Amino acid sequence: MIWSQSGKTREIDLQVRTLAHPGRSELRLDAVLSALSDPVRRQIVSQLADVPGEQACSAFQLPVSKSTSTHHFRVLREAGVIEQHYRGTAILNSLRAADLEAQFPGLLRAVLQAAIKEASATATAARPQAGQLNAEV
Amino acid sequence: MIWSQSGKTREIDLQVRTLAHPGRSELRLDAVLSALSDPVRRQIVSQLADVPGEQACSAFQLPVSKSTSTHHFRVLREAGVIEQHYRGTAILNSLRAADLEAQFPGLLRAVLQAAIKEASATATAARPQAGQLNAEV
DNA sequence: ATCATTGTACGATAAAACTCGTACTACGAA
DNA sequence: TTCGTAGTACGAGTTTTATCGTACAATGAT
Repeated sequence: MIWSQSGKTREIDLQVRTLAHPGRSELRLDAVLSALSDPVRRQIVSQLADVPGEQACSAFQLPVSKSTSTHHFRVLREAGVIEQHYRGTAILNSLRAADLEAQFPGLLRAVLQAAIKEASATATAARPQAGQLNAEV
Repeated sequence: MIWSQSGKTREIDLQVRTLAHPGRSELRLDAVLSALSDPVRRQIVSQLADVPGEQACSAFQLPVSKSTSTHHFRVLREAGVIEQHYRGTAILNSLRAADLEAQFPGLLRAVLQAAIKEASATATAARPQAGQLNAEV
């Protein structure tokens, strides 16, 4: 199918850009654990668990460059930890909590809780109290 | 202290060889997850969970060389996942299930169950039924 | 049309991880 | 004392990973 626009013909590169995701049954423990062993990626996952709703990549204050962020989001997506889809120029991210729970029961919750614990242990006496695990697992 | 033996004096290199372990409160999520993301190491951990009692390194049929095995056991020990101590020329290994449970509740169990699930999914129709998680967590 | 915003693609680099073989140490047994 | 067993130390090779900067593409707003 060809779309004519202002005198020039264009292929349907107008179609929505899609991103590949592994199916629920294709999740690999190897990939998931590797994905979760990086602190930057755990920060992403923790924020996705804490804040309800989808969040754009730009909503994350990561301690790395933009291209490195892209890399980490891709690793999470290809491992099946997060779901990504375009909305305009932005990409909305969400946790695949249900899929993870189906394949690896208790894993995500355990990691999230452990991350909270370490975070509060590291930032000792910074704030009174915080982080109660808000994930909809 | 000097020990005299058959005419020659020797320093107390006779003292039991010790291996360094992180304390319970020193366990790092980063290190634990990294340790558990390698399939060879998960095989070790799974066997330690399945078989009761301590097991020597030589009791494991790993798909790597002897020196590589040493490497993997050390990674697990330094991450605090296993405890190792000498007994004669052998090293006895055991899971630090209680310490892991104290620091990262539910994590070890979730990983072990996930490993069992993947193993049975991979070796489909090999044996009728097996692997019910025998860890004393 | 032009422009700003979001994020990717593509190298490049540096560090970490997994692997091995060989030589070695420590211990127990013969 | 000699020997075999269990595991380590060390150096090296290969692969993966994390990181960055720059150039680019896609979209929505002006």
